[in-house]
Amino acid sequence: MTTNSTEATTLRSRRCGSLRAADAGTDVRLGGWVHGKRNLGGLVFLDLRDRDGIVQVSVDPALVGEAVRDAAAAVGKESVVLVEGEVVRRPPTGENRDMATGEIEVRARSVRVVGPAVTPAIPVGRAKGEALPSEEQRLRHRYLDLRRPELQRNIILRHRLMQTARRYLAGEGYLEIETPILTKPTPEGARDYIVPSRLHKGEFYALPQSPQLYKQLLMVSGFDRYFQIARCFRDEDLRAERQPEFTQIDIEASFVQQADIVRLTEGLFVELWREGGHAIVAPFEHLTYADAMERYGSDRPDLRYGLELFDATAIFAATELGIARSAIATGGRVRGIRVPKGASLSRKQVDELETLAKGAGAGGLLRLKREGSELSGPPAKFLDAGARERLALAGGDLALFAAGADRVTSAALDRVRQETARLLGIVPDGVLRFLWVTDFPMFGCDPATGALGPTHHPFTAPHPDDAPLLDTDPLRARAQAYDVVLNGMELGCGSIRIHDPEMQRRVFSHIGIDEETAQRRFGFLLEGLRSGAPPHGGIAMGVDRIAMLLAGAGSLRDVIAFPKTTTASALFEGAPSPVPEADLRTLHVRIANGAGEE
RNA sequence: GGGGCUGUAGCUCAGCUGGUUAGAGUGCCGGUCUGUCACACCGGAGGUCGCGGGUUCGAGCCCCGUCAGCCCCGCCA
Repeated sequence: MTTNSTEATTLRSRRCGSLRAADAGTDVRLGGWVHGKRNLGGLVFLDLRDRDGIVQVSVDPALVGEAVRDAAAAVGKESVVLVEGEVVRRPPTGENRDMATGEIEVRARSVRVVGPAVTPAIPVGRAKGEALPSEEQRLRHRYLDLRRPELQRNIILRHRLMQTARRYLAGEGYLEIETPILTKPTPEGARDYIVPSRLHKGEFYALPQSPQLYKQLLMVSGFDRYFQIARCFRDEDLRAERQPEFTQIDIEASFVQQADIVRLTEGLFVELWREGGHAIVAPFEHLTYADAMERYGSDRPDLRYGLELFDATAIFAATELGIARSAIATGGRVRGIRVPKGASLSRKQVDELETLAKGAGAGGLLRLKREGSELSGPPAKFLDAGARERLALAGGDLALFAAGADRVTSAALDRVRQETARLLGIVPDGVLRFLWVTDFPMFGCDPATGALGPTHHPFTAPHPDDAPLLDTDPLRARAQAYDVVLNGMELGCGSIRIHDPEMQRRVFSHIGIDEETAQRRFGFLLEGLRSGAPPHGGIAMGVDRIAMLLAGAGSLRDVIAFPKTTTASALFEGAPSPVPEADLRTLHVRIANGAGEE
């Protein structure tokens, strides 16, 4: 009997999927799920599946007797069976090169059905080319969907990534410390998930949106280097890349500057991507926020292709083009992208690009096309020879322009740039362009109210050079905040934190948090900062997104064992669900019925 | 909060301009078959056309509402 210490139990000696030609001649006991079955009348073949893979079991009545053969022939798909038998080489004509175990099979001596299964609601084993069941079915019958080899691979990869992160961070001297799940509600930022308190009538806990305050306090407490694979919760609407509960690798360290966190993160990414089968090289590229916005219109640009934005204000400034003139007169600019070979895009495609630009707030999208030496398009007649020269369009090129405030042109041209690259098919496969975006502004301005808000979060330290700007020109002040971006997707964000309580008060006051409010919401942090706080900073990285990228999955749901739907429901278990009236009373909670009671 | 797409057999889908008894593949059940691996072959069962209302002589198909899933905008410090 061959055994393997990480596979063997008292009931089985090996996993199905781990058997190879070298095991031929040995006796094994297997336990697995019936993935498929072929009944040839005399001989019966079972495909037996476990987390390692699938192996063929042959059930020959000459060896096991008619009764066992009949039982094997009658077993339903997805039933759990125990098989005892000998690993044998298949006859040469019977080998299956598509299977990792295809050189061998297990010749059964006994077959015992220990977990009979009703007919599965959705197929687990699919024929080549057979469509996946709908997302809804898959989520409703998640226990079956998770049996699919693809999802097993994803979930196992996720495990390996988390182990890699733990190993790397522990090796760097980081301590894994848990922080509370029942926390204080924070009116800042995203909506909290709220948990009513039984012992404190009318009071509530919140589930954490991040362990931010706790990890800062751990630095105050002297733990020096902290990490946690932390579950976080946000009661916001969902997207394909956003779940209401998600997992972050959360890191904080003392006596660090940005360069320390950058180095640590790059080291971690090298290890994670190696675990995922990719060799990547550190250090990563850097762009300041200002450069990223200027060149790509985005704070998380995809660098796998060009199509950079350029400032065309000077080209259009002297023209009679009304759109350009009015934008410039109101302090805006004309910005554009040159699209090499873009003249091949159809009018309809460019119209769709314009729709995207309008959706981002632009009034429209000006187009110029050069074919041969001929320049065509609505603005062409306004451009003199000098302007044409500066456009620097080659034959077959297209240029697209948006006019207005930078906020609008950036958003519009960012979308146009991404969609153009997709339409032209110039986004290369298999290229990993990691990027640090640094020097985010301290504050953003709510266009509706004009109020200042933190770009990152209110605990982010200002750039040392820009501290004086806080009081004179806060919108120009840069923060020591940084994002790590891959191919246009934000994978992590972090900052150096404020450790000076006086500075923290100043920043609070700029974003409209007065002394009393600050004390009420963040009093415990402020006290901590007054009690001897080291300079500190950190970062948080999205485990789900990283796992999705490395698994090549199309959705976060494919790397989360039990994900929620776009309305934050768990279809399998039926959450959320009502609570008995008596329980609500205990929690001092009453459901408002109808508008009158709201 | 808003927009788009989808919902027909266990599963994946087709269903024409509103017109007879709603079809296919697969799965399931029964039968034949000793080297298959999408086994093959023969036979069979299986439908609240998401739900509610309306228009019509007649609705899977048209209209209104509603629920669910997916995608997007807003939102996500």
